[in-house]
Amino acid sequence: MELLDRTTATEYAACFKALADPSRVQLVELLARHGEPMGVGEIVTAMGLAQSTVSQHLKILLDVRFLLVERDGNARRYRINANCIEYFPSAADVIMGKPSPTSAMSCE
Amino acid sequence: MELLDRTTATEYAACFKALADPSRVQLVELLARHGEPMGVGEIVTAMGLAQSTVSQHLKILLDVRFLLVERDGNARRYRINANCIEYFPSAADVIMGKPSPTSAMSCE
DNA sequence: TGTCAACATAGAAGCATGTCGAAGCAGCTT
DNA sequence: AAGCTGCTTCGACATGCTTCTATGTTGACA
Repeated sequence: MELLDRTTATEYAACFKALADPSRVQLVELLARHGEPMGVGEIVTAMGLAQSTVSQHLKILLDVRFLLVERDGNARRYRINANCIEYFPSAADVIMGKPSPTSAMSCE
Repeated sequence: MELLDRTTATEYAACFKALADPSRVQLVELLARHGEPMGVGEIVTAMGLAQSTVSQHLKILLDVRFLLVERDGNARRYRINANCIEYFPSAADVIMGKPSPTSAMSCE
């Protein structure tokens, strides 16, 4: 019986790990419910964490493309990457051994 | 702007955390592709990890109900809990702020 | 140019996690 | 009863994660 190759497994794990912390779950849900992009300051006051901590979480979510950012002068606006969130179902499919290998994990 | 309450966020995070490790992703995918339940020994030889390590991962996946186990004499057969895997899409929905609060997270 | 505002990055403390070998605990089997 | 088999649990170690404070960096504005 063969295994899913380690590289692919690590990629998937990285995506799940991004949501494996309560603060990041709250952050993503906040951004989703808020609808429009938010600045870091807004998120900080909403979450009650230190600003550097929020920046750290944003970086993690950005690395797996769950979030997108755009610079507006000195400020930065973070928003949900809808494609990445919708990827979750297909990720579950792949882990379940179902086909749909295309476009899985490639959230742009 | 309010936040998703911490308890709920922690519950979701726990489920994602269960798949936040490459070995566990491989384990779940292996069990899914294999179809029928597997004993720990089989899984150990397939994965090339120490037996205690595999047991540890199985316990974690069992705690979040991604897997189910049945005793057959001295052996134990682990298998996928399809309900839990299919829960993933709805989890993503909740985080995205969509309705469907019912039955989310209650994988039996 | 100098200062402020908005973020990011670095460094550190404390806790959690992944992995292993060793030991413990059931059920069979003889 | 005694031993073997299949699996879990324990203790330990190294690594990684979350969070903080303190420091950098970058753009706007007087």
